Amino acid sequence: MSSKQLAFPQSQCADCPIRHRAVCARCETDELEKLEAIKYYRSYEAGQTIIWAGDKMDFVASVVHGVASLTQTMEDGRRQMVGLLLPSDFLGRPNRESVAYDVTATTDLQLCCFRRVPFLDMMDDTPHIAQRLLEMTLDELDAAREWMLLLGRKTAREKIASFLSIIARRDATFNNSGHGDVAFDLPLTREAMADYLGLTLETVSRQMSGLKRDGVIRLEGKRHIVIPDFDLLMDETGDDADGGILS
Amino acid sequence: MSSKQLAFPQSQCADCPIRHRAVCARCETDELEKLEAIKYYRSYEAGQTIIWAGDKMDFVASVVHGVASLTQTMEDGRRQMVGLLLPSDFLGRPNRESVAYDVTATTDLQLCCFRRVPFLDMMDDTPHIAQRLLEMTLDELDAAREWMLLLGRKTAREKIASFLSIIARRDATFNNSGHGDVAFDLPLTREAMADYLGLTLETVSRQMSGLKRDGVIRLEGKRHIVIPDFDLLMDETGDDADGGILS
DNA sequence: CGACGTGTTGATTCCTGTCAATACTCGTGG
DNA sequence: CCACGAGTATTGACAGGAATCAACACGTCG
Repeated sequence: MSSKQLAFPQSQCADCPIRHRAVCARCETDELEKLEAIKYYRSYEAGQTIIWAGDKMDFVASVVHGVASLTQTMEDGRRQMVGLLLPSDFLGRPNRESVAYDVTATTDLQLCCFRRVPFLDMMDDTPHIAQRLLEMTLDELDAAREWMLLLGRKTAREKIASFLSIIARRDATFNNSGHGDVAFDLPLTREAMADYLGLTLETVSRQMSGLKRDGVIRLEGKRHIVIPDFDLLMDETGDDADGGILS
Repeated sequence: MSSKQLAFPQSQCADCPIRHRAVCARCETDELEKLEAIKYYRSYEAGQTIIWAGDKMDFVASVVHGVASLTQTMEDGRRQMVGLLLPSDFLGRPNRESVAYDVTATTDLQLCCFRRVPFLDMMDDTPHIAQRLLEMTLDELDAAREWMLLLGRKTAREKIASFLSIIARRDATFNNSGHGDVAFDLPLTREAMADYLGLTLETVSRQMSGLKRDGVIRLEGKRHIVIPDFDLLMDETGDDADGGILS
């Protein structure tokens, strides 16, 4: 583990890439100034653990760059990812001292942090923050429920296709080309994908090969995915049509 | 489907069985009066569908008596329960017009309802409601994440044991005997349990028989469960010890 | 009584997990 | 420069757990 320097820019809120999607999205300029005054940045390398389950967590944060994951581990080592935090997602529970899951930096990661107690105080004063946090939490709950359907009822192939479509969609909201091939880099190893999907990494690998063989995806290198026809991928997810933002 | 009369009592908020656990838990007496003014009760028989996925939902509600479930259905009929609402749980998204899941009365059910828009207005005026709703939503998110571990990584036997311990625990918070055998009625059919656990009803039945054969549970009739030794059941859940409120 | 809903149990299939071998990439160090 | 090892990924052989298909038991209600 080389200790390279992580060089993420540290922007002012007004220039922040997640300004309009994160927990601060609804804040007016005066509210934003108050947040600006108490925020601070932290960076982590891919693979680093941010906090262990049960540890005290004295801050909350927004993901600015990169991907973080929440995982639960059973005694015998079985692991299940229970949260995948992409840029603008919120990390932490304002009124809980400790966390219930391991939090890991899946890629190089930059967080915009707030000490927990000052943030809690701000929530009382600035309803826009609490409102936005409620909205985001409800969205996460909806996402968790989609995820439960995936884990409980979908086949391995459907799980992979669903996962790819989720990543493609979330990616598209930031990097919106609009038409033509959809292409993106996987932010997860095969093992992390397995943890996300409730599979083994061998099954993930096999199903990826299967989708490639059938022309649903193209693999350029191990991580770069090209989707020649998004509808074709959607057909493999098991979801009913037109559930998509894309397409 | 007989149209028997459901005779749930309609209490004043002060006497309400869920007064201190529901979304109104933090309300002061004056805030409670405002809620009291706009609340109304609805009752449903076991099996009735309350709303279909995609339908417009013009109210939000607290479960007062009984059990409701949220389920997602795939085109080919595969179903996954994604929410199990017990007394005091909250139903609906204040700032969403429609619901994403089928909502069904699993047992005879009484809801304490509020029309959505007036409730939304009240949330702005009474921070205690919004605060409590955020807290409850975060708790639900935690529960959903436990559930994801169950769906993704547990064996059929562990799923059943986990489910029984969850029901026993939630039941105990209302009907707290404190010691001796833990006993309760299952609020779900075998099929609904299967939908909850991501199994088939046959597997549910087999595993129930297995736990009975091994003395972990006793079955009195089809629905009444007696747990002679709660620790024995916990050993079967796959969770690490001391995660429990009971024990 | 017969129909229906609910639940149990058996026989068989098959999808995914397990165990194992191999390939590829990237640093490190001789 | 190449050998070596660690980390990541692919593929094969095989086993096992849960799904599927099917028969049957029990209680309730018309």
